[in-house]
Amino acid sequence: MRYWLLKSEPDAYGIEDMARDKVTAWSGVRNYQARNFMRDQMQPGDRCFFYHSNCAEPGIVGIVEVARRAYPDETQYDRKSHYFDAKATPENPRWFNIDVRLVRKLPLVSLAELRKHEELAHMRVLAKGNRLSITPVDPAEWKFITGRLAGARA
DNA sequence: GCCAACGTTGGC
DNA sequence: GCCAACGTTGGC
Repeated sequence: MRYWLLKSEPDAYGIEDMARDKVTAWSGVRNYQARNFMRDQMQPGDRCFFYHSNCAEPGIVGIVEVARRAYPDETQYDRKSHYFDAKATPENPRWFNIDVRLVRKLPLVSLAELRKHEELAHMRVLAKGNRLSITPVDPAEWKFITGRLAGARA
């Protein structure tokens, strides 16, 4: 079992949407590295931090788990979708998504907080210029954040 | 709104 | 295969 971090813009789909839906398709990912993580590595039961990006208070706001292994992303075939891809066909899908299920919401662990800790210095999501929306998280980093940071404030 | 960093595209 | 141009991401 592995650990990951999933970014989402709260204006598009935030932790409150996740809390309402309980399970959702993590569709619309249009980056090959992120796709490959989903398609080749992410397994049911893997745990992921739910991270709010591109917003006033970027940071970790919850935990979700992989509920279904990767399958072709339906939005790639939908001409009306923002995520439509003319080069994708059902015979030759280009994009894949997993499903995720809410485990729990967390009190915000902000980006600024994450950056304070030497133990997290090598987190992929903190690397300069990082834009990848799905990144692996080391077990030690996961343990540090869930044990020492999450829930540390009221 | 700014802008650095990145990924993709397409001409050559 | 190179690389400039372009569009996007995302913190600030």
